[in-house]
Amino acid sequence: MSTVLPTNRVDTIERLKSAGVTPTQQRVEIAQLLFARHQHVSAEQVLAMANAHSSVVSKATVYNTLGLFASKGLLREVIVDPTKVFYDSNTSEHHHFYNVDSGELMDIQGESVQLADLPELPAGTQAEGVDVIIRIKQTPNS
Amino acid sequence: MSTVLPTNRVDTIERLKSAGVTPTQQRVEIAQLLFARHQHVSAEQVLAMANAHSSVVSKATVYNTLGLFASKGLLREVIVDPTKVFYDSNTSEHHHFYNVDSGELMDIQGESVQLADLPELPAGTQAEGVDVIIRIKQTPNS
DNA sequence: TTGGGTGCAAACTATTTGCATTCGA
DNA sequence: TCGAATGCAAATAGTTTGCACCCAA
Repeated sequence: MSTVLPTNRVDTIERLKSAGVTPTQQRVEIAQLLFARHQHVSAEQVLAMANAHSSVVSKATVYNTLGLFASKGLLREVIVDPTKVFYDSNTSEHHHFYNVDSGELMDIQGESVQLADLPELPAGTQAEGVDVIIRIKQTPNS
Repeated sequence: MSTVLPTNRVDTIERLKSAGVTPTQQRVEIAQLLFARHQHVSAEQVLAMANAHSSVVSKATVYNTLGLFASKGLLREVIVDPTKVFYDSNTSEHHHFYNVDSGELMDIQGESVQLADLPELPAGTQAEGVDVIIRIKQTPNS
C-alpha cells in the first residue's frame, strides 16, 4: 500500500539545498512526500502522511516547513477555501478547478486558460502572481 | 465624517425582499452599509461599521447575515486571504487585484481581463464561477 | 560548538453553534 | 401567536508562538 517515491533522498536534498533550504531530516521527509508527484495537500494531510510513513514530524514543523517551502518557491500556496490552505507541489504556471462540493482541487491542464494580457496595475505595484480558479460543482443528475 | 447613504431604507428593504430575504432590522442595517457603494469588507469590519452607526448587531448575526446574503446572490465571497473572507457588494462579473502587502482588495475595472474560453470541465461537473485574482505587491522604490 | 531547527503545548483568531429570548408578519 | 431571527457565550478548527532541547555544519 505504500507509495513508491520516484525521487530519491539524494535528489531531494540537492533540490532543497539549491533552494537555499537546510536539508534537515524532517524537511527531507516532507519534501519526499510532496515532490513525489504533483499534488494538492493541506497541512493536516502532510502531517498525517509524514507520520504514517515514519512518525517523526510535529505539527509546528509541518507548518514551518510548508511556509518555508512556499517562500522559497518549492511549493505554491493555493487559497480557495477559507478553512484551509492548499499547497501545490506543481510550481509551474497553471490554474485550478475547485470542486466546492467535494473540496477537491485539480490542475487545469495545458494552455486552455490564458489571460489576454494583464490589465494596468495600480501605481507603485507590481504583479506577484495570477490565480485563476474555476469553481465547479457536481451536476445534479436531474 | 459620516458617510451619506445613497440608498434609502425602503429601497433596501425592497431589494432584500426581492432576493427572498426577510428584511429584519439588523439585516436592513447591514444591507444599508454594504449596498451604499461597491466595497470589499470583512465580517469584522461590518460588525464595527454596524455598531458605530447604531449599536444593534451581534457578531453571530453579522456572520449569519453575510452568509445569507452571499447565498442569495446579494454579495460575493472573495477568498484571497487565508485569515479571513472578504464580501464584495459588487456582484457583477469582475475580477480582483489583491495587494499582499497592504491586504487591500480592488476591483479590476472593465473587460481588461477575459478568459478566452472555459476549458473542458471534469465529467459530471458544471461551472459555478470563475475567480481571477492578480496578486500584487508594492514596488520596492529602489 | 552553536545557531538554526524541532517538538510540545498553550495561545490566537476567525468562524460556528446551542439555546434561550425577541421580533416580524 | 409562532416560527424565524437574534444575542450571547462557549465551542471549534486552522494556524502561530514561546521556549527548552537537539542536531546539521
